[in-house]
Amino acid sequence: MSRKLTEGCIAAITSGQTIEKPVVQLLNHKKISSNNAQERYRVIISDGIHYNTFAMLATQLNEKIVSGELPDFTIMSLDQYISSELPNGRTNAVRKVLVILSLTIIVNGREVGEKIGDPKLFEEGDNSAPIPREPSVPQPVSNRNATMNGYAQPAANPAPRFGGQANNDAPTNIIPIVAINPYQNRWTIKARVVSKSAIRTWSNPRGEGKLFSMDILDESASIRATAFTDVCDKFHDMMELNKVYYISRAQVKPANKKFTSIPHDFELTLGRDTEVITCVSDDSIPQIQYNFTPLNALKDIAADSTIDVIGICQQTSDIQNLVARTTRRDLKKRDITLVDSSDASIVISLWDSAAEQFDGSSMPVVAIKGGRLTEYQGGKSISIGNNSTMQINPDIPKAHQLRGWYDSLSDQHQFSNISNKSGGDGNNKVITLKEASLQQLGTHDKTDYFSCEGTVMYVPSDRVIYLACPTPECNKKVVDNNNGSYRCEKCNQIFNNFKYRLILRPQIGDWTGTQWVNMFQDVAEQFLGATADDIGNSKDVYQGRYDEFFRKPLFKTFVFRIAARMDTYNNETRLKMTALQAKPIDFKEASKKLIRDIEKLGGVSVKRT
DNA sequence: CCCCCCCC
Repeated sequence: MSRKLTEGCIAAITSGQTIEKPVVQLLNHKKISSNNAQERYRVIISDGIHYNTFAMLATQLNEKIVSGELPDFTIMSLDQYISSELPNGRTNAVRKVLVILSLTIIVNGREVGEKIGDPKLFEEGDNSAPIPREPSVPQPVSNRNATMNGYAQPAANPAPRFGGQANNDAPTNIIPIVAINPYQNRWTIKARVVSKSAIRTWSNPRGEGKLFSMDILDESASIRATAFTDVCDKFHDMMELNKVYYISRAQVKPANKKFTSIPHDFELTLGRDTEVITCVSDDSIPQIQYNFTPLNALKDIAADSTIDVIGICQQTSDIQNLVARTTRRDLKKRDITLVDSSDASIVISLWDSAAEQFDGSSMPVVAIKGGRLTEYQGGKSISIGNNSTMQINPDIPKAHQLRGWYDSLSDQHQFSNISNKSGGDGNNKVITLKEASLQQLGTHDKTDYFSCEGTVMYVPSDRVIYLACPTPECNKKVVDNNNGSYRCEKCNQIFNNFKYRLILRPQIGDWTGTQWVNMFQDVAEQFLGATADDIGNSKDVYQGRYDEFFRKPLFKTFVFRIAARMDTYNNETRLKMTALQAKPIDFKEASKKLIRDIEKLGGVSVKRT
């Protein structure tokens, strides 16, 4: 590997020239600590002739220092950087800053092990530097503005790339968001809105008003932008999630890290003078960046974490009205249930306007960024607050993949509900039927899962087969028109055929009580050890063979995995339990457990035999 | 200039 540096590039860049990927050596780095600020690294770089003291790493490169990937003496090319002059407010002096946005390591510093050449401190007005020998195209720039290298310019903007006059139609002087600072005037950023809050009002001793805030990003960094009372409505109407805008003349102020996870030292306040122009050609600006966690992994993640998830909205509750306990504020809440291919389901709580606007009727893909993981009675769920973003059917590969997965799934597919303590997984906690009843499982407008151990008391042998819609994923009972045609209400279609499906409604019992449950095709087949064909399909109700099949499971001990939910049928609402699994278990083991359960109750003496 | 993020 060549250890040759681009001699003279520091002087050239500082004087405003654009040098393509200059090769420099890192001599030193230092963490800049300031209160409330994201950590940043100042670096000393050398081109072999000069070293400078005014280079900074963009925060996204911090990791290279932290991980030890970028030790001192490393030879690297600066693939993207921005050189700015920042007027110092107090002294009127001009301060130079070189922000390194991306770099490529050429030789690791541990291999180099020493300073190359004998570089001297670069000073303002030092013109002794030779013309760089690496190819470069010197470019005239305005002295007061930033120069950039390797930084994507707006495709729709053939206007002057750097400097130039302010012009509404062709925004100029585009700087990367990472370079935003309070000392620089006349900048424009080109940024995508990746999160947008609802309008919120506040009232405190210092006053009252309303505001909304957005997270916006370009390829260099993210930053938060807020609009207050007088311009709140205007910008809230104007700026749409996921669109790209040129933004200039916003106020820059220090970001309070207490309230945002965005790694930028500053944030923007949009005011009366702020100019926002919609950008049509926006391919260079990244989309919302998600870092999805599979739903089943959430049960092992600490409550209060901020997470991104994606799933199919399988269930949507009605809106609940409630009152916040501390603030007495009226709240509207809607719970939706997401499922994903990790075979888990989780409840997501939407609030107020998000709850009102949500339409889950088409079982859409829902992507959530910045959801807050909460824990309640041992289960995990996600709350969508003002700092969260929700996208419905986003046009991203993961969403299309999920859609395909879900649409080819059997409607008997089991998900473990991680929002419910007794959900967890296939080995979820076994409770008694009485406990299930005391916990009112299934009565809260969502599916509750639990397992219990018991025996089968009785299996009614009538209506064990029904005529189902022939559509592969629709198992709805069809209406027999008695003329060779069958109507499916769900598909709203008339067919000339149907398929037979098993449905059993056994009564199960344990030592605390009994319960009727439904068993559909797959579970029923497993349970009986027989198919609909074996039993004898008949369009006219079931005709017999009770002993052969239905006696088999009687009084054997099973572990039942059950979904309980409220169901309305013929205007009657009742608890409906569906057996999702009926697995025979060893009677002796079950008995021992039963004895332990009874002993736990206390006061009951059980004689062991 | 906000900075709460709720409930069972």
